[in-house]
Amino acid sequence: MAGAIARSDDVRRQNRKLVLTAVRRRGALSRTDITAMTGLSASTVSAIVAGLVSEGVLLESRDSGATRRGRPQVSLMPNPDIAKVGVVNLSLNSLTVALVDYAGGTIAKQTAEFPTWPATGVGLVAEISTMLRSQLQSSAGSGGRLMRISMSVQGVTDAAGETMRWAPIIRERDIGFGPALRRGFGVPVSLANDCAMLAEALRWTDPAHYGGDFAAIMLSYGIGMGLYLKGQPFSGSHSSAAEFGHMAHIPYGAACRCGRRGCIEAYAGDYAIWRNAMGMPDTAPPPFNIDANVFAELAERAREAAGIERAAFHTAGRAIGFGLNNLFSLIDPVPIALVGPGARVFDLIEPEIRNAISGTAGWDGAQALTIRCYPEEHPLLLQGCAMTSLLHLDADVFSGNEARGLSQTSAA
Amino acid sequence: MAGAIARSDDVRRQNRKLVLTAVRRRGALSRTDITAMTGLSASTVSAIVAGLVSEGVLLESRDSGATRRGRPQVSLMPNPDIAKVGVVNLSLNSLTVALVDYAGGTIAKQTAEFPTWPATGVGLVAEISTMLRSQLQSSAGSGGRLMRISMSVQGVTDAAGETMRWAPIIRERDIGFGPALRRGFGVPVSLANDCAMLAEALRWTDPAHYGGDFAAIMLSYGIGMGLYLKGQPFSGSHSSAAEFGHMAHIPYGAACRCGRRGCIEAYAGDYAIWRNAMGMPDTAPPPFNIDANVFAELAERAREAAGIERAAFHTAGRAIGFGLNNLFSLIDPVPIALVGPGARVFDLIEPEIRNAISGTAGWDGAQALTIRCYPEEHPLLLQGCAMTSLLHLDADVFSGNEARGLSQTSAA
DNA sequence: CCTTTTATTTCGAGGCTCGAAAAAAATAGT
DNA sequence: ACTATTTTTTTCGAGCCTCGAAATAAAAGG
Repeated sequence: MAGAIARSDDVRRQNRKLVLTAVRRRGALSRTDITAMTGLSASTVSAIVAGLVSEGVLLESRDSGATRRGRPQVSLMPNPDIAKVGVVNLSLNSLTVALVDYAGGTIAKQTAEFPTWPATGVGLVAEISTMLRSQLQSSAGSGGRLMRISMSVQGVTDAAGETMRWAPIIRERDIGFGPALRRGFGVPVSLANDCAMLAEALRWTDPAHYGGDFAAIMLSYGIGMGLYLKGQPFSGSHSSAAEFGHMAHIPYGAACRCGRRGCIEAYAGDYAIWRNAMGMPDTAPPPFNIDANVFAELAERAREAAGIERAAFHTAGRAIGFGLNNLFSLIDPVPIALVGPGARVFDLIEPEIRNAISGTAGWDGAQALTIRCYPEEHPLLLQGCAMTSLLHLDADVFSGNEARGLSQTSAA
Repeated sequence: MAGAIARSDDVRRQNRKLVLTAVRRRGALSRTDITAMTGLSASTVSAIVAGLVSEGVLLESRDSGATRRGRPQVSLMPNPDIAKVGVVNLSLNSLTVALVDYAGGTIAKQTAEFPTWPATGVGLVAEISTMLRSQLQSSAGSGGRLMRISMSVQGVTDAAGETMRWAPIIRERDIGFGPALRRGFGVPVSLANDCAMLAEALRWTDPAHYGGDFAAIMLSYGIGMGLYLKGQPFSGSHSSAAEFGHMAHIPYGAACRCGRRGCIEAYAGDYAIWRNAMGMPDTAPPPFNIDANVFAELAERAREAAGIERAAFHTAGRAIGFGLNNLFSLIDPVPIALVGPGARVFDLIEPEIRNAISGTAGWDGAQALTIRCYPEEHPLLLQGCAMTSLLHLDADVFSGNEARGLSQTSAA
């Protein structure tokens, strides 16, 4: 109930973690800088850094350009060659695999395009393995073994980060990507919902704006959400949860691709907007895939003149607005990041979003709602995956006992 | 970003906390028991307990009835006379103040009944102060100074637990109960939403069922919710949040007491059920207070025969069901506790609740939904307040430095 | 009264952080 | 060229804390 007992080395673990995350955040830091940033004493920093350097986790570099008086600072940075992490993203009809070094540099990156709907778990794992193995082959010289794989999917995963329970982009269900890749590569694998990775990336790149609670909402083939609450990524007890797109907007309303009815996605997903813009009944079975050009044309017509297209986008905005309203009822208003193709039509949906929220404002008045848009989701996805893996290595592997003795790289 | 640095005494603090919460959970424990429960070594337990006993936090009692062989165990228990906490609950037309000792025993309890709607913050603080002061007077002999006050209100509080921002039961807004009582009594005060305290009480009394994530929903004058997620009480970044009753059920729907429209409460609150049962339009301004007898009669008629009353309860059930559906979309399905008067009509609303959930079940199938009912909310509310205060004393006061030197009570 | 059994305390050993002092490594000045 | 100054980093002892082993305490059994 109350947690674990504390020992003397837990203190060291925690402080090592502090040092490592400080160095990662700033890229390169001297011992003096670390002392200032962490609040640890100079002697403690000295001891901790000495350990990390002798283990090969950190690299010293005396950047000669000494101009000030006094003993020059020695820069410390993550040693790129101490470890590699694999990054995998599975989106609609697109599989990306990348290899990243411990310093965060991209070693290799490849994307394969193919229809994902008929793909099988076995086939996908094989494809991922082939791609990742070839990347490992070509970069074999640089040292640093693969220590972790982080994969994100456009779908619902279990809370343990092992299996993908359901995804709108694949027919097959319950695909155990985690165990399969772990068996294949012999390293820990974490599987996550793609929007959770979006949130990770945003928080890492813009901590000033996304340092507190916030929500990253992806508007594309489906509608997903990644949440950060109280400094922690949010997930359910059994699944990745945070299924913003499948909250009920209209009870027993439009047919959703998830099989239920009245979901937000059934009004605001790209297929829903298309369905409404074509004047089809909203009980019509959702079409599978909306071509990007078709969708762009829809937006163009909506911008040009009032009509059924514009109404469709307004309907979408209203659904999202009411969804945010419900979300805010539960977790308080938070900054919103809108990511993906939907961010490109933000001008068309924003008015109704704000309308739905302020039009129903109650005791707390119309909250100032900040929304930022990020049309390109892919770079964020990959960065999110890479960062979670690297931060995990920092916090749980190189801070703890696991690292002791597995690196004979360098010794003073 | 990554948190605070760890020092040697943080270890001791953490382990003291472990010992204290173990003792509180079981009421009385020997050093050997503590060793077994916490996993600490016997020597560490000995050292920690020695400190706690000499500070007067724990009390030794050799319960003579030694029947086994060997040196008898010495029982340790919280010393009731080391501290007192004040407990305050403000509900519709009812103010309860109680005094609880450090062992959890109720020293005094008083309830005042008066119309809360026209009451003022100043008046309420005065009333609370008078009641609490008289209780402190009469129990002056027992030693142990007041160390904390925990107050719960049927309304929205700020995240800091200082002020009540809005409540359906009082006209006045932004009442700073926290600062006012702190000034008056010179002790820390925590103000919380009443449903959060319900959740605390349920978790404490039934950890087997409520040890994981769960939601406590109160159905009475309003509809509120207390959430536990990942072993932590949930609250928003700015307010107590978790406003289940004010999620939108029907966009632009029935008039809610909060000023908005279409809220769940506007269909499932007692006033909404009454409004529907009387055949009034749901845009009619919500009546203020539904008499318990009137409501009971409504339920009776609904049970007797199909008709407008029964339909009203069904509507309420559907609103709650869709609300749960939305909640579960965000946080995964969790066990539900239904508390308060609404729990007495659970038979009338349950079918539609389950219908709304299973009827819209999508990819994850109809989840087994467990709902337990607790018609009496008041005992739970007071217990929740008392426990949060006591646990806070355990975890943050008597574990840490604050306690050192302030008690000269007993010394071996 | 001695033995057995169980509970608790005592006593180094080994970690960890910290402040103060020492050492290291550069520039500035003469 | 050489010393003084300045800044960074390391070294060293003090003070906590936990732990295992051994010692002590306090009962029942025989």
